[in-house]
Amino acid sequence: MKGDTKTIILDEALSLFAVKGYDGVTVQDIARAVGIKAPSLYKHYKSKQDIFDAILIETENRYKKQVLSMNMNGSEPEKDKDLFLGITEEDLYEKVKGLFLYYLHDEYAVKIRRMMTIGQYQNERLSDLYKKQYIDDALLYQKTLFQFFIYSGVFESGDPQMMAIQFYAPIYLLMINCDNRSEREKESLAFLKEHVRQFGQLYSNKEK
Amino acid sequence: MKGDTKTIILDEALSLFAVKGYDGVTVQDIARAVGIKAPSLYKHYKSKQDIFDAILIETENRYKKQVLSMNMNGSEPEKDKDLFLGITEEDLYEKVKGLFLYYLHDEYAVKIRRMMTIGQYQNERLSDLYKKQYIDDALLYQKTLFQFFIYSGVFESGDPQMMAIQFYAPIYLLMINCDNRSEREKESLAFLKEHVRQFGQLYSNKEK
DNA sequence: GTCTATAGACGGATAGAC
DNA sequence: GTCTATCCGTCTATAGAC
Repeated sequence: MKGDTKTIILDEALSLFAVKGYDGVTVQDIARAVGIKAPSLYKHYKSKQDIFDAILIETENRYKKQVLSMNMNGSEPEKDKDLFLGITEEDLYEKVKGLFLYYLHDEYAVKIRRMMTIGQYQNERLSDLYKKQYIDDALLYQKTLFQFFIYSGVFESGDPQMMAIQFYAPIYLLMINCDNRSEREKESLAFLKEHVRQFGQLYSNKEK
Repeated sequence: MKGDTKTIILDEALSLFAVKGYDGVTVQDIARAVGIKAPSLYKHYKSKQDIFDAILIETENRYKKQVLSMNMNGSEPEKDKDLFLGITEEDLYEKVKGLFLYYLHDEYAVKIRRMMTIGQYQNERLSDLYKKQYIDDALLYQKTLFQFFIYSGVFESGDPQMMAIQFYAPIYLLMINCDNRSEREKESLAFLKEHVRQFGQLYSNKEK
């Protein structure tokens, strides 16, 4: 049921906002992308701002669902612990690579990230959402995993928060590096692989 | 000679573009910030676009100068090698902290970074400049330093490109973390310090 | 629920007085 | 080099026919 005009408007508006920002997009631009005339938009949303707000609400709902499905609610990622416990270095890289490519290529994820990026200094909600998603929650998730790895003896002891920063930051930087520059992707994936390898070697418990 | 209207216009325009983006700022906004009426702007610049272009040219010139002054022209940072050669961990942290706080607090640097950030998907020049400054050149500089550290025996051998990524990425992430959220600064500086310490310990040559 | 027509505000930019 | 007055295009949004 995603083919209705009301949803198409949100999709096309997001595509435009993600490149040109709220002020750079006119309701006529949105209407043209949808294939209708501008006044027709107002049968679905009461204003341009209303379209923007609907995108934000949709984004927040999607993210909440994603967080719930990952059991990433600040407590423990019970499910994912099992996924990671007996993992090899190669498997870990494949997981990280999957997430990396998801954030670089998933249409919706890319557009939302770009819209948050370019609107963050105007709109506090965008700023908060970006930092929650790409910094706070990302670090919290990995910190919790590393805590568990240390507790379970897979990793040597260490500060799980520092480990999260040092593991995640290069992934984030390489993602920014490839954003809008897909020719960097191959090289970045090689760095990513080497990074995961080195991290595993550095912290894996050798006395096991 | 920075008090003339022509320069003030650029300063005020930059302040506005850095928050609201090109399309979010009107020539009246700029004029109001300068303290004149909008039509008077046109005695100094022939269009709004012309103001924006002048900011970009100024930015590019400043950056070129900075690169030259750092001898960061892709060859070797001859000057900085001496600065870093006999350095202690504490000194290295102070240097990194200085740069970190510069990029977070220097008025011009912050505004330019934000303008590049929010304009990057509309304007290829902004995108290129951002990635050159905050990714490519930053990594190149550190890679070159680490190469020299390895060559001179201060560091154990390793891949200097990987070392640059792993050293710089957490600094970059922590900076993004503190951007527009100064309450995170104290904590981030503590992470930064620990990061520099761990990095030094990991790579410093123990057989010296 | 789409359209045309249009209102009403505001945008960038120019003319011309001082 | 600043101002006021103003042009003209575009913008968001509404009215009303179909």
